[in-house]
Amino acid sequence: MAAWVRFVAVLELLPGVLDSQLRHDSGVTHFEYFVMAVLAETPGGTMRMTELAGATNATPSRLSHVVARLEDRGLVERSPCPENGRATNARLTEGGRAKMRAAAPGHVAAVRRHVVDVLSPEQVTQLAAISDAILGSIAPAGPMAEGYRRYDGPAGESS
Amino acid sequence: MAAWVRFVAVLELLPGVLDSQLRHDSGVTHFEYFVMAVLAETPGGTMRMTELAGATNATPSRLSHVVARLEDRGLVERSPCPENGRATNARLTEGGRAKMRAAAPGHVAAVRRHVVDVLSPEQVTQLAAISDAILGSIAPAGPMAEGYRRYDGPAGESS
DNA sequence: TGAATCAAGTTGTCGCTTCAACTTTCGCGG
DNA sequence: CCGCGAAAGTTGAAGCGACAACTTGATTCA
Repeated sequence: MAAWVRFVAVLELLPGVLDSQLRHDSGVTHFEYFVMAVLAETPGGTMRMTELAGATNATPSRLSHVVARLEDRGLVERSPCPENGRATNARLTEGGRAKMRAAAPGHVAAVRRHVVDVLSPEQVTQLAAISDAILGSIAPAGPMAEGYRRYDGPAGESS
Repeated sequence: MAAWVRFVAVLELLPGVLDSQLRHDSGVTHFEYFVMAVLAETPGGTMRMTELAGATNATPSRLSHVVARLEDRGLVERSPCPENGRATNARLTEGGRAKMRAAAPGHVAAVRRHVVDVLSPEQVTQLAAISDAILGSIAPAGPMAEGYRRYDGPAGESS
């Protein structure tokens, strides 16, 4: 139970710290950074909106808003998907890639300093396993796939 | 590094799940619940605003807004501190206590279902240690004390 | 083929958090 | 005793995410 209180504190404080660092250093939020990071790792830097939403654990609405803002700043471009008229492709622009190159070192350093470096190697492994277990109970289809859903009632099991 | 991605997913998804459950079930946010829970655990259900902000890992501004909303709903009362004219005491009302009694079981169940029950006892212990280590690097004065601060530069160590 | 249904995104509105500015009060030095 | 700075909170404006409603394109099935 004491463990829970401390974990809640981490849930409350860590996102703010990461956001502050990226905002100050590079003028992007952590979520914007994450979206661009996912795009940067795909061949061509292109991905469907829904797929991107799944990969970033975001609702379609949130992703749409964020990508619209990134597009206004010239970091991402949207274009209708040729194969599927209702789908949209998001592509990282060269400016977005440059932004990532500029922001990555500082962000990685912050993550190391605040998380990785204060944990032992075993603790990092433990954290991965713990995260997987929790994700299994709140994102049944997995974090890196579609099928995400929010809380939908007190009975998590099939009824 | 894969551990980090999964942990980020937890940071992103878990707060939303907890918020949804409490909102649906009891009409309060997770942070509002936490504020009232801290108040409920103090003798008299009373605490200074600054102290409460420290205990809930919130900025004074955030706490002020939240307590104002709770006061509008009759769950908390504010009164000027007699000993210190610039301080304010927040007190949990009987209605707030009733709200807590109604909300607690569902919330505890959700925490169990999504976190505690999917982890082994050792993992819970590990999570506590990991949380402590991370908190040590982002909240130097400790989670349950004042002295919280936000990110303030790339060099966390003394220079 | 054509109507109903579903999928993919977008948009608007509302509530919450942050940031900066402000008010009031306490403590202290001259 | 008076003024100055720090402490404690509050307030207002701006930004971001959630929710619901909506638009448009694909599917299915009779």
